[in-house]
Amino acid sequence: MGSPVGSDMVGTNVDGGSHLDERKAAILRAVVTEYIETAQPVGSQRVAQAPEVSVSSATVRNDMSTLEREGYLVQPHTSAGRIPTDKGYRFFVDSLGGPGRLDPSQRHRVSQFFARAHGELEQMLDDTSKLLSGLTDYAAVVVGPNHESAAVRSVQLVGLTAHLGLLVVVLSDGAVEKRSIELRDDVGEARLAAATAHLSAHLVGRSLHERSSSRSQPTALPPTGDSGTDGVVADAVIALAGLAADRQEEMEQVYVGGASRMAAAFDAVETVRSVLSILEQQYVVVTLLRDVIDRGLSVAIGKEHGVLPLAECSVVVAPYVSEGQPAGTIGVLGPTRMNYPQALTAVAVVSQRLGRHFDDS
Amino acid sequence: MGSPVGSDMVGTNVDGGSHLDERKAAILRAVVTEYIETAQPVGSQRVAQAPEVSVSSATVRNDMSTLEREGYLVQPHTSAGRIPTDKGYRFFVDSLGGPGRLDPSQRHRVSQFFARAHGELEQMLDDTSKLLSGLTDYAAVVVGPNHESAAVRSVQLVGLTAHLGLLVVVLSDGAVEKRSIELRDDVGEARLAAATAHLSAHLVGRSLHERSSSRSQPTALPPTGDSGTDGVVADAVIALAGLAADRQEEMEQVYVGGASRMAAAFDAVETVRSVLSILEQQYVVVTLLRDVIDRGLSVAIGKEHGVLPLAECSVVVAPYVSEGQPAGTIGVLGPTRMNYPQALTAVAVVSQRLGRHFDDS
DNA sequence: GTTAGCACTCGGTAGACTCGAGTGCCAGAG
DNA sequence: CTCTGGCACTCGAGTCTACCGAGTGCTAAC
Repeated sequence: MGSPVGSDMVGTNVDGGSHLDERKAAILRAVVTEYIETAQPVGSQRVAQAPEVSVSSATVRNDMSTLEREGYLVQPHTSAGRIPTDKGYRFFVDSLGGPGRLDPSQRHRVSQFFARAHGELEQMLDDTSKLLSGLTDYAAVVVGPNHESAAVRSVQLVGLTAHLGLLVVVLSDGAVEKRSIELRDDVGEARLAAATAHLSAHLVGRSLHERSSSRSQPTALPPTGDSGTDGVVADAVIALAGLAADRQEEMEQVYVGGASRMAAAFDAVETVRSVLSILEQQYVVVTLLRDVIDRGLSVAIGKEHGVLPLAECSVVVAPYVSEGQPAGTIGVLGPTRMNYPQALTAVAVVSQRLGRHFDDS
Repeated sequence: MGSPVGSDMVGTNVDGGSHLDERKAAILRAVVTEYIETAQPVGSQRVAQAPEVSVSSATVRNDMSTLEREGYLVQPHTSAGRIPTDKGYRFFVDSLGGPGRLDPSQRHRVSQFFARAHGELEQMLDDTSKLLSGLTDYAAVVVGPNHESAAVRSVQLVGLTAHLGLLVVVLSDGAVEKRSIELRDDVGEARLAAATAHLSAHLVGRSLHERSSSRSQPTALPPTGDSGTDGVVADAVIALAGLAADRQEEMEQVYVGGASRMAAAFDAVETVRSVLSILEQQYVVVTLLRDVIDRGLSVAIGKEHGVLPLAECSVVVAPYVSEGQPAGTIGVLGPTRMNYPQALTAVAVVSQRLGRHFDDS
């Protein structure tokens, strides 16, 4: 609540203009706050009435004019109030100390959620995205934990039909992966069992990853002495390699909750459509989140992230940490004029609780 | 293309008014067709120009007036053209003989899709929903196959940590279900193995369903002689029962594709929001589809289905059949003024191909 | 440096008017 | 009895004008 700029999170600074004196900063903050609430351009009079600004509207006008020249505000048209630019929001966000406290009822809601949390991983993550969306009233995304180092706990080949088998792998993080395999005519239950035993002997306890250094030519296992069994084993090893690769890419499953709330955030139906369409492209969403995290930000505002159709959106993200390591990411997607303080705290609280939840289970 | 009403698919007929003479039927069809295309109220002049109507606009006016009195059309306001009511659409849909042929490029697209279809069930179904959405430009839903009678092919207990185990069940339809189980201190690898063996001996080959007649008190297995093992087995049996129940409810996972396209279908942003919000509630969607199917319909128009927020939407559904039995459902959700002929054929073709795909694999 | 005062701008709203697509009805032709 | 051409009428949508008022920028005084 004191220093003008948090120097650790400086985003886009076109010029040296990020040094605002305290009064201008207060005025800017007031404009942003007001605009977030009303979605209407805010004028000097309104700002002058704000408790943290104790100067006349004329002075505010002068300062707002300066703020506009420096790129923090824009006027939709002459003789209208002013609206924050991305840069204005950025200053606002940076000047928030950090996530605040959740209000009691929401706090309770989160506690309830994690107390009752049940079911398997996927369900849990999906529900979490809905929780976060409900807390913020924006769309929420949750990226699943990527236990890269997960060890194989069990490998099993199961026959489904005469020509179709299923390779089932259980990993130490509780994930179960499967892959169907074509079986040749000469493979019966006996050979499946033999292959299962052979695979188990060589793979259990090791990381799925270390077996798949090269996908096209996975390391073969030593022969069993029975060529029919060896054939199945070889197929299984190939499937395993593919599985490992898929897991790397696709394991980063993203769960999107409350996408419909984006419709309430914009009034141009075309904007809604394009935003929703982006949210349907899991790959884009994951990339976006990773990008933001990689750049060390916790908020990406408007055009700061590269995704053009989301130019009118901001993203608030946080990694969640399980067993001391960053495991996945959660985030909130809303309009640029979103309620940043609330979103920041909601994301912070949920990410923390989520990590703890995984550690406890 | 000849008889006025397909008597097999009669929907809501308020009164005996479903007997339209051929000319009125042609006029009604023309109005619907035109309105589907332009989304504008259509006037008598336009209809009179349609090739299948060869009378003057005055005559058309008289007939349209009658059609309005009988509830097939409405005027948004005096001195505007007319718009079909739900009843009007119903007549139109019923008077279509049945699904037509897909245009060649779409046909090709479908073939490509199923030729390249790969990956596991979930991915496949999700992709199918995207395909169907792409074909029709509306939102598409796919409900997964419910192999109620699926037999257990493999049961396995795997230890994850000292106190956490995972029950993994492979079913004959290729589904893999899992459930975590708490382990007591005295359970080690040996007892897990023993329990796995015991469970396998009693459950493999049977249906998951037949073991779960009463969820609260599942049938216990005979004792093994070791009380520690018996404890684990009992826990596993309980987990199995829960799993079977969940599978009944939740197995009917629904995959929604192209929800964003609903935004293009309406221009009231509030409508979009409420429709999307419904689509996010899987349970409602599944119920809706089942309802429509159960009533023997393949199209539900506007208020015909009970879901109020979808009053401006229609649903086109078709079950898909695998191994001679209805396995699941696919459907398209669009605005009431959707392109029914196209949607009907797309749904018919995809459902057929999907069933065949499962049979082949 | 701050403030009060003032002329000016311009988006939004309301009312008047026009235009034209579309209707309903009637009288006459087939 | 059915169909059609003609005609008066309706009313939404678009255009134009006037006006209001929130908000600005500037200047002069404190």
